Amino acid sequence: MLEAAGEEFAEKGFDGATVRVICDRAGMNLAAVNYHFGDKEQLYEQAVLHAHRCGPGMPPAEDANVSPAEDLRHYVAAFLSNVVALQSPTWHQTLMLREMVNPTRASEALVREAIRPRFERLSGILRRLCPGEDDRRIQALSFSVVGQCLHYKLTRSISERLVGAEAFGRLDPEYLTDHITRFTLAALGEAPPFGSMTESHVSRKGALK
Amino acid sequence: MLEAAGEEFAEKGFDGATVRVICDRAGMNLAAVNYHFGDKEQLYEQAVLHAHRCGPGMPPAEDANVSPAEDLRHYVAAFLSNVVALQSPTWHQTLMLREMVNPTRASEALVREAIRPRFERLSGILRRLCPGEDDRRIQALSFSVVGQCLHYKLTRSISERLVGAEAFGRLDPEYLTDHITRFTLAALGEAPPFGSMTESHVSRKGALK
DNA sequence: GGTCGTTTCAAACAGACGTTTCAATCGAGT
DNA sequence: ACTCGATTGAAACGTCTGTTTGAAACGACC
Repeated sequence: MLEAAGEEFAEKGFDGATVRVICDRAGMNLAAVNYHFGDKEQLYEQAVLHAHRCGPGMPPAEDANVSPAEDLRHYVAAFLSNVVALQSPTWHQTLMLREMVNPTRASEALVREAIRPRFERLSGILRRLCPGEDDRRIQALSFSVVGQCLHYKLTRSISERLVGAEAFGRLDPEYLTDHITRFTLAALGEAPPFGSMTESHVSRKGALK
Repeated sequence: MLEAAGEEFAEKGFDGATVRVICDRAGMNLAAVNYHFGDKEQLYEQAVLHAHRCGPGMPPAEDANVSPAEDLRHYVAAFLSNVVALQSPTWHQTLMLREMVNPTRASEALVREAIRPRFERLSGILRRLCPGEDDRRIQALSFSVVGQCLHYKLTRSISERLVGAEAFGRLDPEYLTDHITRFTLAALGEAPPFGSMTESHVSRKGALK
């Protein structure tokens, strides 16, 4: 039942999905949804929570002896494949992404149990990479990483039209993992920057402004 | 008429908005929409195009003698205030953002006339900053910049809940402009990286992997 | 002033939707 | 075997939607 509802809500959204089609998919009667869940909105909430429970969990933490840089690379790779899932997203991932852009009452539990743990692990990695920075900076850095990853999913249709389907297809998960990781590490001074063959380039140019 | 439709579509979305309240807002009769535009979908398309025409245009190109780094800073500042518009978005900006996430037939014109020009200006700036990189890298770099900016808008509700309203409010446009510009320039080797007080830090650490 | 194409108006239509109703069915407890 | 609460079933209800209708009002032109 929740499976059928989740798939339908993920495909069509809350407004687009109808309780009739959901019940047909589940082989249930129309009245079952109101009997078991009350109304359509509560069914949606339960479907979102079900998507979180049955969806891909967070990969276990790395050993403490791997470098923060490697840690970040693994985080980005896992985020791109488990949350963004550009290639073949499951309905769990699609539905949770929908809830991120258009939050409902289910978003509170989703933030608490799925989003915040991921976010704090990322913040922890960045804190290890930038020991001196304050909380505001760590938050902004975390959003910079997550924003880069989510962008390919949230604006996929437009981005694909923007650069062409072939060029967009060449931005495959492996390349993006490399790119986002290196982009971030370079911004943090842990990898050689783009656009320069030598690191002396860094000190030759002045700081911004 | 298009004004009323645009405001309503921006607030409620295509499905949420009804032709009745649009006509009420515009002081028009219900049949006017079908007489002038054919149906609701074509009205929406015209409203999106109207939003693009009357919305904030792209600021003029910088002089050729300002540095690419300054150019990037102006681009990010303009993008955050004209496209993202975290503080007080007009319905034009909201409607075009909706069209980015949920594209309709109007998206083709929107990409051609509004999005691609902005994107190519950004690509041009990044190309000047990274003379050696190929097209794929420039595209990924452009998406990294745009993704950082749009993230605060597209996942605003969730991000606000994630870090708390006060902390989210501290990420004001000035701070974000600074952060995203510096983050990007540091990744490109044009600004000192985060997490290190001295530039020698860069060469002390090894490259990734 | 009359005429004709254009625009406005109130009303209604047809369909889809979430929800409700109430009788039928089931299943465990005694 | 009976009973009673829980569940399922088909049908209908009420509402809201986009769309259509046909008459009325308007405005320029001869």
